[in-house]
This record gives sequence, C-alpha cells and structure tokens, in this order.
Amino acid sequence: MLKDKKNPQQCQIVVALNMIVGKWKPIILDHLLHGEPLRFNELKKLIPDITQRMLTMHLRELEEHDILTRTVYPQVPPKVEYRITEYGMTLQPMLKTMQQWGANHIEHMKEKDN
Amino acid sequence: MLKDKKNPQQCQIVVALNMIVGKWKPIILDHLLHGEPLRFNELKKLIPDITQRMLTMHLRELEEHDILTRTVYPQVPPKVEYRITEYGMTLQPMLKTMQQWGANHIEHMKEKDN
DNA sequence: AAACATAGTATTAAAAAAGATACTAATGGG
DNA sequence: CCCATTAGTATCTTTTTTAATACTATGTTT
Repeated sequence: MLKDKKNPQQCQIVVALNMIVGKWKPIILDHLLHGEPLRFNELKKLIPDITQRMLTMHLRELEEHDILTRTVYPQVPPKVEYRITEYGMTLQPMLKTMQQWGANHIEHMKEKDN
Repeated sequence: MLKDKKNPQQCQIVVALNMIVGKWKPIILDHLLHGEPLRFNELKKLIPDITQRMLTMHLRELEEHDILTRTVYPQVPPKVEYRITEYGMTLQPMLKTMQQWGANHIEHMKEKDN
C-alpha cells in the first residue's frame, strides 16, 4: 500500500482503491452488494474460475475492513455465511461512479478507434 | 484485466479501475490533474522514489487511454511535456468520490479499533 | 465401515508487477 | 575532445499476486 505523507489526499484514494483491487474483489462485492447473504460454496459457484484459496483470502480481507461479516453456523457439514455490512453498503456510490465512468470509457475508446 | 461476459456491469468497474491501478498512477494523475503540464524530469522530481522505467511505463499507458498527451519538442537536450487531456479531466469526479470514501474509511477504522 | 458434504488450509509453482542498474542519442559549452 | 543535460531503453533480479493441487476436520448418510 502506497504511503505518501507529503500527499495525504493521494493516500486516501489509495485507501479506497485497496478495498476493491484484487482480481476477484469487484465481482465478490457485486454479488454481495445486491443480494442475499451467500455461503462460501454459493459464491464459489457464482464465480466458477476463482480458487478456494483466493476466495478465502479476499473474503477475509473484506471482513477485516468491515465490509462484510462472516457467520459460522455450528453445523456439520459447516455453514458459513457472508453478508455485506451496513458500512460495506457505503461502497455502493463509489462503485456506481466507477461503473459509469467505465461504461463511458468503453464508448470513448470505440470512437477513438474510428 | 478481468473479463466477465456474464456480468458486464462488473466489467465496467474493472475498466475504470484499470485507469488508476498501478503503484504510481494515482500520484502521477494527481500531479497532472491540478497543475500545469509537466516534463518527464519534473514528474520524476515530484515523485522521487519512482524509477524512470516505471514513470515511462505508466505515462505511456495513460497516454494510450487518452488520459494524457505526450508532446515532444525537437530540442537538445530533449523536452517532453505531459499534459492531462480534456477527457482525462473526467476522471476527476471519480477520484474525488474515492478520495472521500478513503478519508471516511480511515476514520471508520480508527473508531473500530477503540 | 466407507463415502459424502462444506469450508476451508498447506504447499509449491507460475505469472505479473515493480525495482536496480547500466546504457544510449544528440547537441551545446568549455 | 570531453562533459553535461534530458528522456528515455535494455537487462536482469526481486517482490507480489495468483494458480494448481492435494489435504483436513467432522458429523451424516448408506
């Protein structure tokens, strides 16, 4: 993570960036943001190409940042549910802004190629 | 770059993400967004820890995406100026949203630790 | 008793990103 | 002729991310 004491503003962008960088994080967030809580294997099925390891790592990281909660139900076989937090929902506007910019950029680059 | 045909919305977020991920891209953008055009060495001085190689690579990538222009003045020693494009300026609102979320997140995590 | 299901962990390997260091071209100045 | 200046390249190494594969625990079902 980039730290730049001379430039605290920049630093904040990087803080925000760190919530969503990681090969599978945007898609994990997407599934949890507009949906029910999901079990580990449900996420795995929704994101077929992710490995269990990557899924675990990304989920734990998001949990650490209070973006989602991990709830273990004491059953066998295990049941673990991942649920977006209230706080995690505050990512929504940022993601929407990015999504819009991205959509526009796709158009922009198409035009440029002509 | 993540491609996910079943989920075009996600894809757009990743498109936007790709404009600003890269260890030094946010700070390069920051310097060019609210300032004069800058020469290669001026940027290098503003970002002392970056290597020439990384600076070149990031600048070329941003140029490819039409975020900035590279102008070579036929002089010796060479003078090359990097300038944000009109289009590049459209990143501003997105970056601002991120910066605000980041600032808030720093506070949020502080509170959580207490 | 063996197989199954879920939610992982452990280990090793490959790929991608970043860093270190040395080198280049062209011209002006001493 | 030699040095300085600017904006890079070229190579090679290190670090960081991601992938592949095999393994585990524990009750339930057959």
